Amino acid sequence: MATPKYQMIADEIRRRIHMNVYPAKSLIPDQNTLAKEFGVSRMTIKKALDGLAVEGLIYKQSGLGTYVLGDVSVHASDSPAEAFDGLTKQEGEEHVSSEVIKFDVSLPSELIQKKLDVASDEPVYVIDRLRKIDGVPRVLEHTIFPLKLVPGLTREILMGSIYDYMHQALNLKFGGALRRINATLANDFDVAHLDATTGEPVLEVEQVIWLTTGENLEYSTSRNLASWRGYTVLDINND
Amino acid sequence: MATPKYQMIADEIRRRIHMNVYPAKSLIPDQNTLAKEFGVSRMTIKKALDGLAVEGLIYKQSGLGTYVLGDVSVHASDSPAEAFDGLTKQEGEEHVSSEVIKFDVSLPSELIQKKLDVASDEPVYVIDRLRKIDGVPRVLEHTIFPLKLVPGLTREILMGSIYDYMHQALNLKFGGALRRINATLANDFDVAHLDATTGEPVLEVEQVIWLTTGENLEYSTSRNLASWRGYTVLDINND
DNA sequence: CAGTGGTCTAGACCACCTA
DNA sequence: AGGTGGTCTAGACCACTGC
Repeated sequence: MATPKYQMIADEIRRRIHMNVYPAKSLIPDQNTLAKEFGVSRMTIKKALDGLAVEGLIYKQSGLGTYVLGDVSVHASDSPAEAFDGLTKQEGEEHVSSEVIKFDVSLPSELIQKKLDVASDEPVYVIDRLRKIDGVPRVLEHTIFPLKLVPGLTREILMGSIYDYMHQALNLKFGGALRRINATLANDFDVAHLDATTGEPVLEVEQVIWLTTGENLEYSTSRNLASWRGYTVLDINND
Repeated sequence: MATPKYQMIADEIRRRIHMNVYPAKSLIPDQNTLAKEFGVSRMTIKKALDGLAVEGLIYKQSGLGTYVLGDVSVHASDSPAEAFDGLTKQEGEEHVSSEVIKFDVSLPSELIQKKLDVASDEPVYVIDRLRKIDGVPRVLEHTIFPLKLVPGLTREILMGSIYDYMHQALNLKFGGALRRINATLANDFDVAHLDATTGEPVLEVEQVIWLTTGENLEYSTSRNLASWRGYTVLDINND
């Protein structure tokens, strides 16, 4: 069984919604009918529909049926940023380049000890990178990793995608992230590297990323010129 | 059956994690053992664990077992904002008051027609409110609803919680929201009402909220003094 | 190899909605 | 009352992991 049945069924129903076989704001066939059509038990149909409901594509109501809500793109032309692919994946590898401003190993400050939950004698990488899109400076990233979680980091890797290195070479899996978004003003560092103007608004994203093991992998702050970049969040209500 | 078994089991396991009966970074008993303990089938245990995995509390790996990741609070002291409860729920009713700056009915601009997917002859409410926490101006909200979705709106309701009115009096259910967060500078309107200083950073949240029926209910922008408020996002990786 | 979680079934009962 | 989705079972087979 390459891909699970419920996944294939979900894909097919998603396709039908996009193709308007199941038009928006209409009811799709009930679970028993779908179970017969796909030659599968009702539980499997339900699991497929559950996934589509989490995506916000349909809404199920007991006693009534299953509505098509339509695509998220119905609600906005803008699609949300991918959560765990860095800039490189979002913009395409060929567009992104990185300038390494700082690449140090040090002992963690108290703030970092708290954010990453590491001991005071546990060395960490401290990295400042300027990320450019098509050669234009766009994002200033200040990143801290525990050294033991990211062994063998080099300047060469930093010039490309750190996330590719973590996923492919180190086989690390991201468990989740907690992000805080703030509005700030451009500081001297932004002016020097981002081509910002003093007093210009800057969107700052502060985040902690942890692994599926529960260990904290990264604490970082990234600064984006507001005129270029916002932060988009899609929120589906599940009650 | 008041609450489903899987829900009660999930609550119990969550309690055990908080109580350190299942300590962080350890394995919890396997699904068959739990099924026997709770006198329930394994599918039910799995559904309970699935829920906890979505919350980011545990991580399951086929062939290995189920790890405790610990609480999200392990990763940050700050908890994310509640998605669909307005300010009133977040801060507590007794702390929030609202000043209605504008309360109009008009025909939608082209932007609004597009954002709310309403016809040009479909009247909408246009509302500006200044929200105060403990009497201090904190948030400027500019909100637009289609009139037909929110009948009977009055100034009195606007002074309290619109969301309570929608949920309780109108029985509307939120399907989801798409939000975009931007960094901007305080404008004259902010200076006049928010006690902002010109040139101060302002966090702007622009959002579309839709109902479980797929209809768009609200388009709004809210402006927060950055010094007071950020926006927090929790992101659990599900692959 | 034994043990884990992932998937799937066929059928059952329930709560909810519309009529 | 009849139909909907929600829950639950007892058992089966699979893929993956570690020993």
